[in-house]
Amino acid sequence: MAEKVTIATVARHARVSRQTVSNVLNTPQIVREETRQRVQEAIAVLGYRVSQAARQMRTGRSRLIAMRIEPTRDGINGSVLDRFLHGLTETAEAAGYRVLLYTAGDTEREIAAYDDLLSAYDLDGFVLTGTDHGDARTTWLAQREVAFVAFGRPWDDPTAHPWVDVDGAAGTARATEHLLERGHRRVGFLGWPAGSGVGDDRRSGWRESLRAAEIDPAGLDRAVEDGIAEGEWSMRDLLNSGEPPTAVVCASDSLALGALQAVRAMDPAVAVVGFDDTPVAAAVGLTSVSQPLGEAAASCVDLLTAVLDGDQQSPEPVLLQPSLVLRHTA
Amino acid sequence: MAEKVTIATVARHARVSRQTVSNVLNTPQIVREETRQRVQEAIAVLGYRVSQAARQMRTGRSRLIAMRIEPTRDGINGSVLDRFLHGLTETAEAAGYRVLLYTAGDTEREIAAYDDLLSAYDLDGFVLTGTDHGDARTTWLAQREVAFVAFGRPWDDPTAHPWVDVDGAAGTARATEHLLERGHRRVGFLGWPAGSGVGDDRRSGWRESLRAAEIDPAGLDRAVEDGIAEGEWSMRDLLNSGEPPTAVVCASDSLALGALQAVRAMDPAVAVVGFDDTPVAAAVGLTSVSQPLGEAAASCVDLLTAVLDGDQQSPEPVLLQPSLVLRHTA
DNA sequence: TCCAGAAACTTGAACGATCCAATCCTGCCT
DNA sequence: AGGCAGGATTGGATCGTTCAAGTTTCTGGA
Repeated sequence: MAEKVTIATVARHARVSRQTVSNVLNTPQIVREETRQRVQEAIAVLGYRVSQAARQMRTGRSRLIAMRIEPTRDGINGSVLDRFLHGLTETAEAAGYRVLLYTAGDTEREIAAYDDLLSAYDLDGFVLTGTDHGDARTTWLAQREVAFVAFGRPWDDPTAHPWVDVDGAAGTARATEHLLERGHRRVGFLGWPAGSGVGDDRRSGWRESLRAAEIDPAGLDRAVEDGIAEGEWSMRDLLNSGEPPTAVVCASDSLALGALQAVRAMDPAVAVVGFDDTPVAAAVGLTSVSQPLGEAAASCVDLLTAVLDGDQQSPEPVLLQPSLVLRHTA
Repeated sequence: MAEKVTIATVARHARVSRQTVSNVLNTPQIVREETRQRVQEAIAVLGYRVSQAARQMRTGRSRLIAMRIEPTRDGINGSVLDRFLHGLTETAEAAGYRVLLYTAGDTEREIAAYDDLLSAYDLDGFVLTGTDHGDARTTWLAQREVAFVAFGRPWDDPTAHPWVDVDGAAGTARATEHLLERGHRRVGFLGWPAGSGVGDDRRSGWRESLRAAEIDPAGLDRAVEDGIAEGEWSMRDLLNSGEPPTAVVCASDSLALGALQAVRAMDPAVAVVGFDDTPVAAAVGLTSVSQPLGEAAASCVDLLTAVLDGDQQSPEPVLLQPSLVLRHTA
């Protein structure tokens, strides 16, 4: 077994000092071309890799970013974050960063996890997902001047921190307009109770589209917790109401799936559109609003590296447009 | 902002030396109880966390394990590894390890990634997924004496390295027996082409169960690549054959989903069982074989920590039993 | 030819924890 | 009372890198 290759080994091999090797790696422009090449060659020949631990100790930076992974819940909505994670890992790798995972039961423990990750692993930055009104996490991180990007808007103040998000209102608007174009007039909406940023945003897209078409949205929507069962019974309720809708836009694929079951049992002509374009939607032929998750992840890496490289303290937020994937149900 | 808390800060605060603090952390049994408490208190008061970078530099261990994350493919089968990853992160955290992600296009690049992760981040161990015959990765890792566990058997030699797996044959056997008990005789099988360890294993469970019931499996199975479309046309083919099956066991939920479409179009009475119990199966009411993924992940962490702590070079492999989740389709 | 000034390169110190070897206690025995 | 064994504690060296400051080499102009 060959002994460990350090910067000193490379230096000896290329007949220069440690610092010159370090310069070749970090500030190549100040090294003479000829020397640079000799060092690069030695690095290649010896198979040298910079020790992150040693570098980290001196610079305090680890080239590691962290993302929280949620306990396996639903399985339907969970897939959204999983797909985002895949994209994040790939893009981060291309930018020279690795992704470290952590779990946390609640916000308090999540903050404890930050503390741990920062002091033990010298984490460079965090990618938060699913921000909400008055998010304690962002406040904590901002106070300590820790770099982070949120996938999800700061609903209270758009300039609070760097963020990337998908325009949910535009998504439901697109879905609603599509249904209006198909001749539907009474387009319903199945969403979550008021108070969540994401939920309110998605509902507003539907509401405004109806208003623009001079249709009164009153009585056409329901607010329930997320879930297939909830989707089913609230859709049944909607279909049993005085003026039942002929189509419905849902805030999630779970709700849409439930709605679909109600529709199949009561009135198969009613159109259904879901949100998130999960694998389940693809499998059952559900028309759904698709978020550009890969792009969102890439933008997150972009913003985070911008902050980390000190280019800018608060880079421009990114708001991406979703698209409507047409299948059988609408 | 308070200055950084190091082991020296703690030592000063507890009026002991750095070494004593280190002993409290690493070999508490050699420190007098009273002293130990004083040090622990100082650690708590100051909010001290050991710097992994510094520790790693001296000891060469990082308390980091890595798992590969695949590019987003199917969405149906991808969810299996995602669920496994969730479990892995949680259990690893409980054992004091963190999970680092990496991607790799092919086996060659995966090995390059090992090299990089090992020398740059001093990774402690790897969790491999989806092993196959003559896996180049396991050979490479074993040669360099890198700790690793595979989620998936080494199909050539069961003692080649530590592994955790789910008994696929037992899963398909259970599904087949269930169908036989329900009165089915001609139970078909939709699987992958011969040559993959997992695929052959799952097929064998079905075949042996039929043989045990003195039914000739000949002509009752098909071998196709994984996918919904493939499942559909091969099921159609099976239903059009001389003696069509009255029930079918599939090697994956994708195949089962395709089969279900064929069945609905041609003969709704035919029962279908999938494999993996993905969210899609749950959503469409597909009976499916469920792998205990959380348990599998926990076992992986157990085996890996056993190797890392030097307890044993090659701990006993773990073979877990899947269960059948009954829904509408069978 | 000589020297200023820039460019290129080298040397010493530091990051924070752990390991090693040496020293200090404490209690106990002679 | 003195000596000694044993465990608890201490200081110094070390891991591999980067920063800060120092030294050499090169370049060009008077």
